[in-house]
Amino acid sequence: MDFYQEKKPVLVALDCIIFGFDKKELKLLVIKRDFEPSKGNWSLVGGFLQPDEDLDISAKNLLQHLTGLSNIFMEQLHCFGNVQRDPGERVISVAYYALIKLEEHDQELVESHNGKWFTLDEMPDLIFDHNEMIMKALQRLRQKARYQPIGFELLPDKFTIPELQLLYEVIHQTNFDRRNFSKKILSKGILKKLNEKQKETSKKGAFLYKFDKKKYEALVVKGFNFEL
Amino acid sequence: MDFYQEKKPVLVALDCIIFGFDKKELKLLVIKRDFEPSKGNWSLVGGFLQPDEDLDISAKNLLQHLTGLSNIFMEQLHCFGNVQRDPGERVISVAYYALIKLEEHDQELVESHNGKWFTLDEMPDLIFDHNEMIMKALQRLRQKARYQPIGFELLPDKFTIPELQLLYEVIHQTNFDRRNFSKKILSKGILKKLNEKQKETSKKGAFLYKFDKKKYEALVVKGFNFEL
DNA sequence: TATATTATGTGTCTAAGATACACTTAATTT
DNA sequence: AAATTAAGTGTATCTTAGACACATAATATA
Repeated sequence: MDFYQEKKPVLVALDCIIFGFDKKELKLLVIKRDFEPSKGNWSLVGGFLQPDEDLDISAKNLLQHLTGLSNIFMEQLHCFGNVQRDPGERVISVAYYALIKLEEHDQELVESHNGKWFTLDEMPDLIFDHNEMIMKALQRLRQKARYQPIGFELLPDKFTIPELQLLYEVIHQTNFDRRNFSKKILSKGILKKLNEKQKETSKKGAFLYKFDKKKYEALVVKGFNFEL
Repeated sequence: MDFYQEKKPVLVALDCIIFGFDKKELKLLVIKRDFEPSKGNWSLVGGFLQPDEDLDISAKNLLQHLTGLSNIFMEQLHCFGNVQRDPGERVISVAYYALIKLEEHDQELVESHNGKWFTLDEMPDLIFDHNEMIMKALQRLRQKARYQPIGFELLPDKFTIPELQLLYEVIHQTNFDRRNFSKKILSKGILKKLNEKQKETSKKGAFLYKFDKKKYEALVVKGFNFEL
């Protein structure tokens, strides 16, 4: 059964770019690396592919291990494979990015792993090609947010239209007209209006909405394309 | 220097989905596999990552080896990593897709490697998860063609508007109105009209154009977005 | 108690772009 | 000389994006 006898295996790492939104800014989770090489430096959450684990499963496990979350939006980003990317030895890394709802994750667990959330501005230098990974993930997030309703993955289950708008403004680094934004997003017919109001941010309070995933998926089948 | 001593390396394969356009249909290049397992079955062009080669370089070399082409559009598609995807042993595969100009590639070289071009309809069953890879590459091509001028990678340097339209119709499996299509594509200002006519397909003949890459890139810098 | 303040919610007008559609032109075939 | 075929171009209409203004709910302030 040794079909590929003469081929040389290499180490396969997994790295994960984890996005969160704290109602004001986009944040990324990084950790202080606790093993050599580059021990003590900031790094993406990472690990190694186990020979008996599917790649995607391995990535999910990695994330669950750090945040306590399962069932989150997670997608493969890119496989980084330059020869010298890891000074330790030849390691290629398959990077994933995840969008999580900040209020649902296990803060203590994160802290116990020396994890910390940074905004892009505050982000320290990371090891190896991890800065590059973040840049690529950001591009992907921006691109993807334009034609798929992934913004909701970063918000609580219940959110207001102004909150949603702010998120998209932060992602795309721009400003939208309030009236046009709500008109557009509501016209898609993929939001369920609730009878509750969120009163934390304004005197008047804003109505809460939920993303109607089933309705969205039904529309997609009919050829609907989300586009912001 | 043995930092990752306890980690287990795995084999990393490379597979390439190669698209071509023969003035009528979209085609894909596959080969008859000449080694076990699954020897004699149809497969994507593939190989193994060499420990001393960058991943991207390795993929380019693979393609050049088979088609004789360098300097072609090639992008990483996805890393496929299910445990049982290769019955031989644990092998993860980084898939790339390439868009090539059919008339420029080395036909004899391809044939000497048992390569053959198939349309999607005629495509035989491929080994392992290669069918899945093709499906994913197709999705990517369709998605990408919508907002980036990659169609030109599949056409000769000189092409006519009707040819370009047909290509996009084939990619998107739809029909466009001739007048609206040419109006739209010409309005982008990224095509150079030549003083020659292509007379093979019609009595009247159609003017030849070239994709003006420099102009396109200059426009991109100014915030221009190609969108079909 | 009345008024000011602040963010939310909604309606309209305009301009630009997408789409539908018809005639002319160049060159070959009959 | 007439018919055929694909190419090239113009216009009218409809939809959508974008700019913009006023009304509303609830608290804060005078």
